[in-house]
Amino acid sequence: MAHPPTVPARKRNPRHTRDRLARAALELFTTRGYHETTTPLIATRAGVAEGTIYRHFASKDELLNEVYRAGVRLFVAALKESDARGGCRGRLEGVAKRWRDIAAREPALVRLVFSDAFTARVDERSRTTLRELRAELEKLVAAGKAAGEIRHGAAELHADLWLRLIELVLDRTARGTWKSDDPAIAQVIEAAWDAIGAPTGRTALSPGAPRVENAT
Amino acid sequence: MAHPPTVPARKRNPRHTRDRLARAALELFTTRGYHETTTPLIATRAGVAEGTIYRHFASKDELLNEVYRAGVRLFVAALKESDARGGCRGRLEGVAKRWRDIAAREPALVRLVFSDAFTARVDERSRTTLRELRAELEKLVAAGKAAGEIRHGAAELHADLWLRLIELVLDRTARGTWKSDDPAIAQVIEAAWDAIGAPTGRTALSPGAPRVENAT
Amino acid sequence: MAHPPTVPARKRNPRHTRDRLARAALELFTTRGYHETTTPLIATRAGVAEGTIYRHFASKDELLNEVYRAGVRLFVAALKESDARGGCRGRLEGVAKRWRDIAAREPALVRLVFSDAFTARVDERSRTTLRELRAELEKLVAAGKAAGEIRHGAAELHADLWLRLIELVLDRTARGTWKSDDPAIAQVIEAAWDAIGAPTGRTALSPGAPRVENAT
Amino acid sequence: MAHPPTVPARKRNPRHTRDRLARAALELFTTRGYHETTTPLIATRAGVAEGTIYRHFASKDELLNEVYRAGVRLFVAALKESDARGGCRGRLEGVAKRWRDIAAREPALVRLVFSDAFTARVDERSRTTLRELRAELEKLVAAGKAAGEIRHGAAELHADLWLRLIELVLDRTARGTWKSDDPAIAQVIEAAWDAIGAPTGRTALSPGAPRVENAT
DNA sequence: TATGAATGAGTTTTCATTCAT
DNA sequence: TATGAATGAAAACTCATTCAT
Repeated sequence: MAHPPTVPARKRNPRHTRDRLARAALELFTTRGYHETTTPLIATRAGVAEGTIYRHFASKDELLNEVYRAGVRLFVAALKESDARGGCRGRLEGVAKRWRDIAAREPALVRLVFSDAFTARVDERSRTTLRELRAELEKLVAAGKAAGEIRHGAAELHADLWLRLIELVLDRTARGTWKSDDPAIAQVIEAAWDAIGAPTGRTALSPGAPRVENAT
Repeated sequence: MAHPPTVPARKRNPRHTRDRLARAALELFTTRGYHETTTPLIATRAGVAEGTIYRHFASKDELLNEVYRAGVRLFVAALKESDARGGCRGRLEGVAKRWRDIAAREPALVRLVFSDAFTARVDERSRTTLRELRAELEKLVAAGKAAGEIRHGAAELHADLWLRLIELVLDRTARGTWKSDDPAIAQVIEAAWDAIGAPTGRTALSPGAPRVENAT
Repeated sequence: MAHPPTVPARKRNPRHTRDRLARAALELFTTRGYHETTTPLIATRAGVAEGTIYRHFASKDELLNEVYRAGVRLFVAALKESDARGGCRGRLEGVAKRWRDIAAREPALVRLVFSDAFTARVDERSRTTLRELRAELEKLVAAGKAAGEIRHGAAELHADLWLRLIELVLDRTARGTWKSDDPAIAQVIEAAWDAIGAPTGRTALSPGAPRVENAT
Repeated sequence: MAHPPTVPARKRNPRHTRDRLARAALELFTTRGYHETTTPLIATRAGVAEGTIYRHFASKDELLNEVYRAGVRLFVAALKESDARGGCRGRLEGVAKRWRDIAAREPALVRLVFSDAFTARVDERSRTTLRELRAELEKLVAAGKAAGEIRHGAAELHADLWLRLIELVLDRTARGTWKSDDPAIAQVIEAAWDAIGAPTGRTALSPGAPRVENAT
């Protein structure tokens, strides 16, 4: 699935080779697992010789980490792009949708970045990069909390809860189970907010009103 | 030509040895991962010779699967014990607490049963056992939905959402981050309910009506 | 965690290495037996590392089979070369001599191809190749039978009988007990014919006459 | 095939246990090969525990050798029983028939005693026992030669030739391909004689006459 | 005498990594 | 920069043998 376009042959752009290797590795790691992905397999899928891997990556492990960090950075970037205007809820929703778009475009990335299997395998530097993702999200949630939009409790915890539910959206999108406009997506995004949002409108007797506009 | 053992037999223990092996394997698999857990390592931890593993388990893979299924069964049992009386919310809360107790007692089981890394590695039979867990949970949620306690949307989705958040409790408990009486636990359990409970049901006695308009 | 080779690559040789492995294996299999021939032993004899075996043969078993089939093919080729002119007796004698030459050149091949130990171990494909040898020989005998040179009875049986006696020639030649010109060879070849040739044909038209004096 | 009669249980006659082990081993060695026959397998087939093997035989290797020698002795006995009266031809024929009877009764013995695989595996003592078989046969042939019945050439060679052909009878009988009265048996016995007998009767113009009655 | 759990050396096989070309 | 044959440590697994019971 998703083999990069086959290039005629010979005298390849070196950058190109590196990319082909990274893509092949990403695809294989996330479908077969790290150990089940052998270096001969990566090389074959990338259309290069086994030894060529080591011209571009110090080791198989380093290859995983580079692909991993690149993946995390993509999600972080989407997170940072989040429009500073708008309430916490709106911003989170925006993030969720951007992420969902990434998941639709690069399903393998979701399996790589949001899988405990890889998070556990990855080196300290990669873990730091991942922590950045978490930190950025917590910042967003903390701001919402300061604004009274988030319920009481640690911002980190709320970030965790929200993330766990949004991961469901990413997973189903990556798997192709849910298309971009599947109503379940909005449902989960709403549920994620319900799990962390301040109970204002909900405790009152007029439950849904302010949120109707939010729907979709 | 042959290879007589340098050191002969040693102990005596029928079920004991098997248990030691299972425990050692569980611990190692969940802390180091499947491939990083070598058979010599398991044997050493269990205090037996490497070959002894194979008197009790057909293969390393089978060892994983047996430990895995035993773990799943424990969670399923706790789920089935759930008091049939009481509303869906109460029953889910009961399940969450029983699971948290298991997590406190056997932290490794959480890492084994609720980790995609192992769920992906495990054989068909084990997967069937896991499906039972999911089915049981969905049954509970579906009943709640029929009673109007759960918001609209597929029961499976709600089961998923709830489970994802409760997994956070299990994870933190297994890690020892949260003790049994940590207030965060109740907070997450509440958040999990907020993510799937019918909105009105929480404020009033009349459950779902006003939220119909919310749909999509 | 991984296991980088302590000592790196070494030589350069495409077909050469494969041949060395095949020869070493042939020699060892036929002198020590299949199980007594370990892969480290084969590698050492071939002057390569153990892992190198698996770059050229899928498994130890496959190595045996490839060597085996190559051996059988050599004997089949000699059989097919058999001059179509001349009576059955002459042709059989020609085959026996060609085979004896092979046995002199490659003694190990005799032990490999004409040994029930290997015939039993070998895979279906190899067995088919061996059946070709038998079929070819039977064809030759059947032709002789049609020409009235072979005594009554199934051609397959006669082929079997002849082969069993010729195997003695091959075995003694392979062992070095009999040199190429040892009179025993002609004696066995004659005996083999006597065991299957039509009784009258020998008294008639000269062929047998000079041999009368040979008696005792 | 041919499992010895199942004995109820408990407190077995020790001699009996030893026999059961020997029989199980014989059967397994000859059908699966030495290495493919594991000690647990032998024990299971004999209906005893693994350790029990070592109460009766020093090692697996010793077990093989004891079974082997017992087998050889059986054939030697049949050879020695050979009626001293009668010509060499008659005596050889008698031996062949006695052996054929053994082959019919104990097919596994043929595969054990007349297989190069086992002959190569067996220890020096067993080889000596086998040499006795050969020596006895050579004695018989040498006597025939002295009487002018056997053609010129070394008696050992003639013994070898005759044996090789008779092995075919034993093999086919052991396999069940030929029943005791199969005409092929007489045919092979005749062929075996033709391969070594002095060419007297055959050079004459009256080839088959006296031998017709021999046929069966 | 019989048992069978335990042993560990030894087996085949894998695979990330190197380096001469 | 690219190649791919070669490497060898380490993996999972086997099995003849021992000995406490």
